[in-house]
Amino acid sequence: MSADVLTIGEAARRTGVSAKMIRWYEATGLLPPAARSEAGYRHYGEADLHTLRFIRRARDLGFSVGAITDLLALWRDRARPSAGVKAIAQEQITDLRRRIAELEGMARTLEHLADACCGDDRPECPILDDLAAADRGPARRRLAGGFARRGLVRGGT
Amino acid sequence: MSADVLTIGEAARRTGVSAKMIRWYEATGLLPPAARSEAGYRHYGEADLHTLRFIRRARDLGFSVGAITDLLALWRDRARPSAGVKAIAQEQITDLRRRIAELEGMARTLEHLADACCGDDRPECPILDDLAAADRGPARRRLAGGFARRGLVRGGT
DNA sequence: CTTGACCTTCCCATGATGGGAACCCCCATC
DNA sequence: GATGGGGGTTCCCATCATGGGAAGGTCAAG
Repeated sequence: MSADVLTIGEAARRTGVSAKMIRWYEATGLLPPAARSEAGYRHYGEADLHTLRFIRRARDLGFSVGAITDLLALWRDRARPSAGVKAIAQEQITDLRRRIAELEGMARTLEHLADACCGDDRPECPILDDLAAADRGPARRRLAGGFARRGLVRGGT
Repeated sequence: MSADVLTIGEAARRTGVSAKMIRWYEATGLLPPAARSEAGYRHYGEADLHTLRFIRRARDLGFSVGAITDLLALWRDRARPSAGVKAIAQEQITDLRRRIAELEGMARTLEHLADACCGDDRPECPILDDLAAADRGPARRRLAGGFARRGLVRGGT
Protein backbone atom coordinates (compact mmCIF):
# COMPACT_ATOMS: atom_id res chain seq x y z
CA MET A 1 0.00 0.00 0.00
CA SER A 2 1.60 3.26 -1.05
CA ALA A 3 2.80 5.56 1.64
CA ASP A 4 0.11 8.21 1.51
CA VAL A 5 -2.89 5.95 1.71
CA LEU A 6 -4.37 4.95 5.02
CA THR A 7 -6.82 2.35 6.24
CA ILE A 8 -9.97 3.40 7.99
CA GLY A 9 -8.47 2.73 11.41
CA GLU A 10 -5.51 4.99 10.73
CA ALA A 11 -7.76 7.67 9.36
CA ALA A 12 -9.91 7.39 12.46
CA ARG A 13 -6.91 7.77 14.73
CA ARG A 14 -5.67 10.80 12.84
CA THR A 15 -8.94 12.67 12.66
CA GLY A 16 -10.74 11.77 15.85
CA VAL A 17 -13.70 10.38 13.91
CA SER A 18 -14.29 6.74 14.76
CA ALA A 19 -14.10 4.12 12.03
CA LYS A 20 -17.72 3.31 12.71
CA MET A 21 -18.73 6.88 12.13
CA ILE A 22 -16.65 7.18 8.97
CA ARG A 23 -18.51 4.21 7.51
CA TRP A 24 -21.81 5.62 8.63
CA TYR A 25 -21.09 9.03 7.11
CA GLU A 26 -20.31 7.28 3.87
CA ALA A 27 -23.43 5.14 4.02
CA THR A 28 -25.67 8.13 4.57
CA GLY A 29 -24.10 10.25 1.88
CA LEU A 30 -22.27 12.80 3.98
CA LEU A 31 -19.06 11.41 2.51
CA PRO A 32 -18.60 10.08 -1.02
CA PRO A 33 -17.73 6.37 -1.28
CA ALA A 34 -14.12 5.83 -0.31
CA ALA A 35 -11.57 4.29 -2.65
CA ARG A 36 -11.09 0.58 -2.07
CA SER A 37 -8.17 -1.83 -2.22
CA GLU A 38 -8.51 -5.07 -4.17
CA ALA A 39 -9.54 -6.80 -0.99
CA GLY A 40 -12.24 -4.25 -0.35
CA TYR A 41 -10.48 -2.18 2.31
CA ARG A 42 -11.30 1.52 2.30
CA HIS A 43 -8.38 3.85 1.56
CA TYR A 44 -8.03 7.45 2.64
CA GLY A 45 -5.69 10.15 1.41
CA GLU A 46 -4.81 13.60 2.70
CA ALA A 47 -7.85 15.26 1.19
CA ASP A 48 -10.10 12.73 2.92
CA LEU A 49 -8.43 13.38 6.24
CA HIS A 50 -9.00 17.06 5.73
CA THR A 51 -12.70 16.49 5.16
CA LEU A 52 -12.94 14.22 8.17
CA ARG A 53 -11.32 16.83 10.41
CA PHE A 54 -13.75 19.40 9.05
CA ILE A 55 -16.64 17.14 10.00
CA ARG A 56 -15.19 16.44 13.39
CA ARG A 57 -14.76 20.12 14.12
CA ALA A 58 -18.27 20.92 12.96
CA ARG A 59 -19.69 18.15 15.16
CA ASP A 60 -17.74 19.59 18.09
CA LEU A 61 -19.55 22.85 17.46
CA GLY A 62 -22.85 21.03 17.62
CA PHE A 63 -23.83 21.14 13.95
CA SER A 64 -26.19 18.41 12.83
CA VAL A 65 -25.15 16.12 10.02
CA GLY A 66 -27.67 17.89 7.81
CA ALA A 67 -26.04 21.24 8.48
CA ILE A 68 -22.62 19.76 7.89
CA THR A 69 -23.74 18.51 4.51
CA ASP A 70 -24.50 22.10 3.59
CA LEU A 71 -21.30 23.42 5.12
CA LEU A 72 -19.22 20.89 3.21
CA ALA A 73 -20.88 21.88 -0.05
CA LEU A 74 -20.11 25.53 0.64
CA TRP A 75 -16.58 24.68 1.65
CA ARG A 76 -15.95 22.90 -1.62
CA ASP A 77 -17.48 25.71 -3.65
CA ARG A 78 -14.72 28.23 -3.90
CA ALA A 79 -17.14 30.84 -5.22
CA ARG A 80 -19.69 30.55 -2.40
CA PRO A 81 -21.00 33.70 -0.84
CA SER A 82 -19.98 33.81 2.80
CA ALA A 83 -23.52 34.93 3.60
CA GLY A 84 -24.71 31.35 3.17
CA VAL A 85 -22.20 30.06 5.66
CA LYS A 86 -22.97 32.79 8.12
CA ALA A 87 -26.68 32.05 7.91
CA ILE A 88 -26.11 28.42 8.81
CA ALA A 89 -23.86 29.42 11.68
CA GLN A 90 -26.44 31.84 12.98
CA GLU A 91 -29.19 29.28 12.89
CA GLN A 92 -26.95 27.06 14.94
CA ILE A 93 -26.23 29.84 17.40
CA THR A 94 -29.95 30.51 17.78
CA ASP A 95 -30.59 26.86 18.41
CA LEU A 96 -27.79 26.62 20.96
CA ARG A 97 -29.04 29.71 22.78
CA ARG A 98 -32.55 28.30 22.90
CA ARG A 99 -31.33 25.03 24.35
CA ILE A 100 -29.14 26.83 26.85
CA ALA A 101 -32.07 28.94 28.01
CA GLU A 102 -34.17 25.83 28.47
CA LEU A 103 -31.55 24.05 30.54
CA GLU A 104 -30.84 27.22 32.46
CA GLY A 105 -34.48 27.47 33.47
CA MET A 106 -34.48 23.92 34.74
CA ALA A 107 -31.22 24.39 36.59
CA ARG A 108 -32.38 27.56 38.31
CA THR A 109 -35.63 26.02 39.44
CA LEU A 110 -33.84 22.99 40.80
CA GLU A 111 -31.26 25.11 42.55
CA HIS A 112 -33.99 27.03 44.34
CA LEU A 113 -35.68 23.82 45.38
CA ALA A 114 -32.45 22.19 46.49
CA ASP A 115 -31.55 25.26 48.52
CA ALA A 116 -34.85 24.99 50.31
CA CYS A 117 -34.34 21.31 51.12
CA CYS A 118 -32.45 20.49 54.30
CA GLY A 119 -31.15 17.25 52.93
CA ASP A 120 -31.01 15.48 56.26
CA ASP A 121 -32.72 12.35 57.50
CA ARG A 122 -36.10 13.95 58.02
CA PRO A 123 -38.76 13.36 55.40
CA GLU A 124 -39.87 16.94 54.81
CA CYS A 125 -38.81 17.84 51.30
CA PRO A 126 -39.70 20.91 49.27
CA ILE A 127 -38.39 19.21 46.16
CA LEU A 128 -40.91 16.40 46.35
CA ASP A 129 -43.55 18.89 47.41
CA ASP A 130 -42.97 20.83 44.24
CA LEU A 131 -43.03 17.78 42.03
CA ALA A 132 -46.22 16.62 43.66
CA ALA A 133 -47.96 19.98 43.63
CA ALA A 134 -51.20 19.20 41.90
CA ASP A 135 -52.28 22.71 41.04
CA ARG A 136 -49.98 23.26 38.15
CA GLY A 137 -52.65 24.06 35.64
CA PRO A 138 -53.25 27.69 34.72
CA ALA A 139 -50.82 30.42 35.54
CA ARG A 140 -50.91 30.58 39.27
CA ARG A 141 -48.42 29.30 41.73
CA ARG A 142 -48.27 29.74 45.35
CA LEU A 143 -44.73 28.54 45.74
CA ALA A 144 -42.95 31.51 47.16
CA GLY A 145 -40.21 33.10 45.19
CA GLY A 146 -41.56 33.20 41.71
CA PHE A 147 -39.95 30.17 40.30
CA ALA A 148 -40.18 28.97 36.82
CA ARG A 149 -43.64 27.85 36.04
CA ARG A 150 -44.33 25.40 33.32
CA GLY A 151 -44.00 27.08 30.03
CA LEU A 152 -41.25 29.32 31.12
CA VAL A 153 -39.15 26.36 31.90
CA ARG A 154 -39.55 24.92 28.48
CA GLY A 155 -39.67 28.01 26.44
CA GLY A 156 -37.76 31.07 27.03
CA THR A 157 -35.45 32.88 29.27
CA MET B 1 -67.98 3.66 34.03
CA SER B 2 -68.10 5.24 37.47
CA ALA B 3 -67.54 8.93 37.76
CA ASP B 4 -64.00 8.93 39.11
CA VAL B 5 -62.43 6.65 36.58
CA LEU B 6 -60.93 7.99 33.39
CA THR B 7 -59.76 6.53 30.12
CA ILE B 8 -56.19 7.01 29.01
CA GLY B 9 -57.10 9.88 26.71
CA GLU B 10 -58.82 11.78 29.49
CA ALA B 11 -55.91 11.15 31.82
CA ALA B 12 -53.56 12.40 29.14
CA ARG B 13 -55.55 15.58 28.68
CA ARG B 14 -55.65 16.25 32.39
CA THR B 15 -51.98 15.64 33.11
CA GLY B 16 -50.18 16.79 30.01
CA VAL B 17 -48.62 13.38 29.52
CA SER B 18 -49.55 11.92 26.14
CA ALA B 19 -51.46 8.64 25.99
CA LYS B 20 -48.55 7.16 24.12
CA MET B 21 -46.17 8.09 26.86
CA ILE B 22 -48.46 6.79 29.58
CA ARG B 23 -48.49 3.40 27.87
CA TRP B 24 -44.76 3.51 27.43
CA TYR B 25 -44.14 4.40 31.08
CA GLU B 26 -46.26 1.43 32.02
CA ALA B 27 -44.49 -0.88 29.57
CA THR B 28 -41.09 0.07 30.92
CA GLY B 29 -42.03 -0.20 34.57
CA LEU B 30 -42.06 3.44 35.56
CA LEU B 31 -45.76 3.02 36.23
CA PRO B 32 -47.47 -0.08 37.59
CA PRO B 33 -49.92 -1.77 35.21
CA ALA B 34 -53.11 0.24 35.06
CA ALA B 35 -56.47 -1.20 36.03
CA ARG B 36 -58.45 -2.46 33.04
CA SER B 37 -62.09 -2.52 32.08
CA GLU B 38 -63.60 -5.77 30.86
CA ALA B 39 -62.89 -4.71 27.32
CA GLY B 40 -59.26 -4.07 28.13
CA TYR B 41 -59.37 -0.29 28.41
CA ARG B 42 -56.99 1.24 30.93
CA HIS B 43 -58.61 3.11 33.80
CA TYR B 44 -57.10 5.91 35.83
CA GLY B 45 -58.17 7.37 39.16
CA GLU B 46 -57.15 10.45 41.09
CA ALA B 47 -54.03 8.86 42.54
CA ASP B 48 -52.88 7.90 39.06
CA LEU B 49 -53.39 11.43 37.82
CA HIS B 50 -51.32 12.67 40.71
CA THR B 51 -48.49 10.35 39.79
CA LEU B 52 -48.69 11.35 36.14
CA ARG B 53 -48.47 15.02 37.02
CA PHE B 54 -45.47 14.24 39.20
CA ILE B 55 -43.80 12.55 36.27
CA ARG B 56 -44.67 15.37 33.92
CA ARG B 57 -43.22 17.96 36.26
CA ALA B 58 -40.05 15.94 36.76
CA ARG B 59 -39.61 15.56 33.00
CA ASP B 60 -40.04 19.30 32.65
CA LEU B 61 -37.11 19.67 35.00
CA GLY B 62 -35.05 17.40 32.81
CA PHE B 63 -34.93 14.32 35.00
CA SER B 64 -34.38 11.06 33.17
CA VAL B 65 -36.90 8.29 33.53
CA GLY B 66 -34.36 6.46 35.65
CA ALA B 67 -34.10 9.34 38.06
CA ILE B 68 -37.87 9.68 38.16
CA THR B 69 -38.15 6.05 39.14
CA ASP B 70 -36.05 6.85 42.19
CA LEU B 71 -37.92 10.07 42.92
CA LEU B 72 -41.26 8.29 42.77
CA ALA B 73 -40.04 5.64 45.18
CA LEU B 74 -38.93 8.33 47.61
CA TRP B 75 -42.17 10.21 47.14
CA ARG B 76 -44.18 7.16 48.08
CA ASP B 77 -42.00 6.42 51.08
CA ARG B 78 -43.32 8.74 53.72
CA ALA B 79 -40.32 8.02 55.93
CA ARG B 80 -37.67 8.84 53.35
CA PRO B 81 -34.77 11.03 54.36
CA SER B 82 -34.85 14.23 52.34
CA ALA B 83 -31.12 13.81 51.83
CA GLY B 84 -31.80 11.15 49.21
CA VAL B 85 -34.04 13.45 47.24
CA LYS B 86 -31.61 16.31 47.48
CA ALA B 87 -28.79 14.12 46.25
CA ILE B 88 -30.73 13.19 43.13
CA ALA B 89 -31.62 16.82 42.53
CA GLN B 90 -28.02 17.84 42.89
CA GLU B 91 -26.82 15.23 40.44
CA GLN B 92 -29.34 16.63 38.02
CA ILE B 93 -28.17 20.17 38.63
CA THR B 94 -24.58 19.12 38.05
CA ASP B 95 -25.54 17.43 34.83
CA LEU B 96 -27.53 20.44 33.63
CA ARG B 97 -24.66 22.78 34.45
CA ARG B 98 -22.22 20.60 32.58
CA ARG B 99 -24.43 20.51 29.50
CA ILE B 100 -24.99 24.25 29.69
CA ALA B 101 -21.25 24.85 29.84
CA GLU B 102 -20.73 22.63 26.82
CA LEU B 103 -23.35 24.41 24.75
CA GLU B 104 -22.12 27.76 25.98
CA GLY B 105 -18.64 26.97 24.73
CA MET B 106 -19.95 26.08 21.30
CA ALA B 107 -22.16 29.15 21.17
CA ARG B 108 -19.34 31.50 22.12
CA THR B 109 -16.97 30.03 19.58
CA LEU B 110 -19.58 30.29 16.86
CA GLU B 111 -20.45 33.82 17.83
CA HIS B 112 -16.84 34.86 17.51
CA LEU B 113 -16.58 33.22 14.14
CA ALA B 114 -19.84 34.69 12.90
CA ASP B 115 -18.78 38.14 14.06
CA ALA B 116 -15.64 37.83 12.00
CA CYS B 117 -17.56 36.77 8.90
CA CYS B 118 -18.83 39.54 6.66
CA GLY B 119 -21.71 37.49 5.43
CA ASP B 120 -21.85 39.10 2.01
CA ASP B 121 -21.46 37.61 -1.45
CA ARG B 122 -17.72 37.27 -1.32
CA PRO B 123 -16.27 33.84 -0.62
CA GLU B 124 -13.86 34.73 2.17
CA CYS B 125 -15.18 33.11 5.30
CA PRO B 126 -13.51 32.77 8.70
CA ILE B 127 -16.12 30.22 9.71
CA LEU B 128 -15.14 27.79 6.98
CA ASP B 129 -11.50 28.64 7.59
CA ASP B 130 -11.87 27.57 11.19
CA LEU B 131 -13.68 24.36 10.34
CA ALA B 132 -11.04 23.53 7.78
CA ALA B 133 -8.06 24.46 9.93
CA ALA B 134 -5.87 21.43 9.64
CA ASP B 135 -3.76 22.00 12.72
CA ARG B 136 -6.16 20.32 15.01
CA GLY B 137 -4.33 17.05 15.26
CA PRO B 138 -5.52 13.94 17.09
CA ALA B 139 -4.85 13.78 20.76
CA ARG B 140 -4.24 17.45 21.29
CA ARG B 141 -7.42 19.48 20.93
CA ARG B 142 -6.44 22.78 22.32
CA LEU B 143 -9.99 23.43 23.17
CA ALA B 144 -9.46 21.46 26.27
CA GLY B 145 -10.82 24.07 28.60
CA GLY B 146 -14.49 24.17 28.46
CA PHE B 147 -15.65 22.72 25.34
CA ALA B 148 -17.34 19.83 23.89
CA ARG B 149 -15.37 16.90 24.92
CA ARG B 150 -17.63 14.56 23.02
CA GLY B 151 -20.41 13.04 24.92
CA LEU B 152 -23.65 14.60 25.89
CA VAL B 153 -23.13 17.47 23.59
CA ARG B 154 -26.34 16.68 21.89
CA GLY B 155 -28.56 15.69 24.63
CA GLY B 156 -31.65 17.30 23.35
CA THR B 157 -34.32 18.27 25.69
C1' DC C 1 1.59 -21.74 8.67
C1' DT C 2 -0.07 -19.68 12.59
C1' DT C 3 -1.32 -15.80 15.16
C1' DG C 4 -3.24 -11.57 16.07
C1' DA C 5 -4.57 -7.16 14.56
C1' DC C 6 -7.40 -5.19 11.43
C1' DC C 7 -10.83 -4.96 7.85
C1' DT C 8 -15.69 -6.11 5.87
C1' DT C 9 -20.95 -6.27 6.41
C1' DC C 10 -24.99 -6.81 9.16
C1' DC C 11 -27.88 -6.52 13.21
C1' DC C 12 -29.09 -4.50 17.62
C1' DA C 13 -29.44 -0.91 21.37
C1' DT C 14 -29.67 3.60 23.09
C1' DG C 15 -33.81 7.69 25.12
C1' DA C 16 -38.00 9.65 24.90
C1' DT C 17 -41.11 10.65 21.73
C1' DG C 18 -44.39 10.66 17.73
C1' DG C 19 -46.68 8.50 13.53
C1' DG C 20 -49.43 5.23 11.70
C1' DA C 21 -51.69 0.60 10.62
C1' DA C 22 -54.97 -2.89 11.78
C1' DC C 23 -58.33 -4.00 14.68
C1' DC C 24 -61.83 -3.69 18.71
C1' DC C 25 -65.29 -1.13 21.64
C1' DC C 26 -68.76 2.12 23.09
C1' DC C 27 -72.38 5.31 22.48
C1' DA C 28 -75.53 8.11 20.06
C1' DT C 29 -78.30 8.69 16.26
C1' DC C 30 -81.18 7.20 12.38
C1' DG D 1 -80.99 -3.03 14.74
C1' DA D 2 -77.53 -0.88 11.83
C1' DT D 3 -74.21 2.55 11.34
C1' DG D 4 -70.74 6.02 12.10
C1' DG D 5 -67.39 8.40 14.61
C1' DG D 6 -64.30 8.82 18.13
C1' DG D 7 -61.29 6.49 20.93
C1' DG D 8 -59.31 2.51 22.85
C1' DT D 9 -55.68 -1.73 22.00
C1' DT D 10 -51.19 -3.70 20.21
C1' DC D 11 -47.34 -3.64 17.19
C1' DC D 12 -43.94 -1.75 14.12
C1' DC D 13 -41.18 2.08 12.44
C1' DA D 14 -38.46 6.55 12.63
C1' DT D 15 -35.84 9.81 14.96
C1' DC D 16 -30.26 11.28 15.77
C1' DA D 17 -25.55 9.97 16.20
C1' DT D 18 -23.27 6.65 18.31
C1' DG D 19 -21.34 2.22 20.05
C1' DG D 20 -21.24 -2.99 20.66
C1' DG D 21 -20.65 -7.24 18.81
C1' DA D 22 -20.87 -11.39 15.66
C1' DA D 23 -19.25 -13.86 11.59
C1' DG D 24 -15.94 -14.02 8.30
C1' DG D 25 -12.04 -12.23 5.12
C1' DT D 26 -7.11 -10.06 4.88
C1' DC D 27 -2.57 -8.92 5.95
C1' DA D 28 1.96 -8.82 8.05
C1' DA D 29 5.12 -10.55 11.35
C1' DG D 30 7.02 -14.50 13.66
